[in-house]
Amino acid sequence: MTPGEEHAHVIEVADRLFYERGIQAVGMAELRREVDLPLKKLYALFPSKQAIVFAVLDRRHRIWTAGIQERIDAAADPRQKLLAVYDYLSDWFAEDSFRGCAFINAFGELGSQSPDIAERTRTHKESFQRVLAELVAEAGGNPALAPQLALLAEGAQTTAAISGSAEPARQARQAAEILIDAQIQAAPGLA
Amino acid sequence: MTPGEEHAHVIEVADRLFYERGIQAVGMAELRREVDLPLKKLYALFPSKQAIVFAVLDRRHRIWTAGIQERIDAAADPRQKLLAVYDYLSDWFAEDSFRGCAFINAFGELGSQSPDIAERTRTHKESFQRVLAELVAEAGGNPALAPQLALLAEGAQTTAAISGSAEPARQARQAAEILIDAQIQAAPGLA
DNA sequence: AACTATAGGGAACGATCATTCTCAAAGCAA
DNA sequence: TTGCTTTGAGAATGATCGTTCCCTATAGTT
Repeated sequence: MTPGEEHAHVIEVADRLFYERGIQAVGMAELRREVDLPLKKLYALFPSKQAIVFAVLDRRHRIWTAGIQERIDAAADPRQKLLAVYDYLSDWFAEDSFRGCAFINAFGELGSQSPDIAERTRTHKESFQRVLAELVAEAGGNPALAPQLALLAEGAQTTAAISGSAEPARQARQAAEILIDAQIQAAPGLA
Repeated sequence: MTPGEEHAHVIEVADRLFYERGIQAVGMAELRREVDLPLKKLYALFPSKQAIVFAVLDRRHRIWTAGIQERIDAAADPRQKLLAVYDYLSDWFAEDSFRGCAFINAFGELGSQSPDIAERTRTHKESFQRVLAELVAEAGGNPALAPQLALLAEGAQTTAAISGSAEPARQARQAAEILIDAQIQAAPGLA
């Protein structure tokens, strides 16, 4: 295993543990055990637990952004692209390991203690808002639509996490259809 | 101060501390200092920190439920009652102390460790869903509307907490108006 | 006034945390 | 083989946590 692979492996394992049980609930000793590296090597790869947390969040952001963009790219027209967001959520919520948005969880757990985590959470959510805003603009919709659609997505994430059901994704999608159709002129060629 | 007043005072102070900084970040020694009671008396009033956490959440639930019901009761017709929910959120978000939904925060911090906290969070959110469902039923609306409106409210809470803005309440309200008008027949006497 | 029960105040306990240190084993150059 | 550097594995450190315990001082009763 090259140092680069070890680095990536630590981040993957830490992500799983932090996401399953919370950041504070996972100690460095346990992480060390799960990655099967000496504590010394762990601290050679990362200067602190906080650095691992940041790396985990950054990776989550990249995976989320890429995954949602993939779904958007696969959709045919602007309306379908917007709705594809909720299909992505639906698949995500159905995963056994789903336990809510890692950023919201981290923010609730440590946001008030760590300005860095709060800022990363803000950045992550703003980036999602920007994606929606661009899609709404491409669709020629009311700019107010984008934050509305974001609220549905955020609400679906917390509600799915708390209820343990994937249903909120479908509810959000239905609501999104209504909001879209009310605030976007019919797509060209579909009237 | 009677024992009952002490009891209530501890819960109020603990609520403020837990909400501001997170549950795990507040130690019993600090709580003791803030309530100005000997540790011994604290443990005479509550058997454990966990018991204080539960009491805090239960009080939050009662206050939230009463506050939102008050707004609903003050509204004229079913449509206005549904929208009153978002006005309540707007006022809440504008408070300096606002830091998101205490249940969502507690769930993110300890939900995976403590089934009791997870269950209280579920119960709290289900009760909100029931309130909306009844209002939608009274308004003769599509039953699917209630969970949609709940998603907007939940999304607004997390988005307001993360962004530090009260704007999400207004965005949620506007979206709610569209969803309501699309899924409820016009109120009698207003056509 | 003397004895008893209670309550205050905080030290002590045992556990756990992130981080650092020790030290022996192993790899490697000569 | 000998000496040197790097590594593995986990014990030590110092801090903090929730909870319990001890001791003193006070209040109440006769």
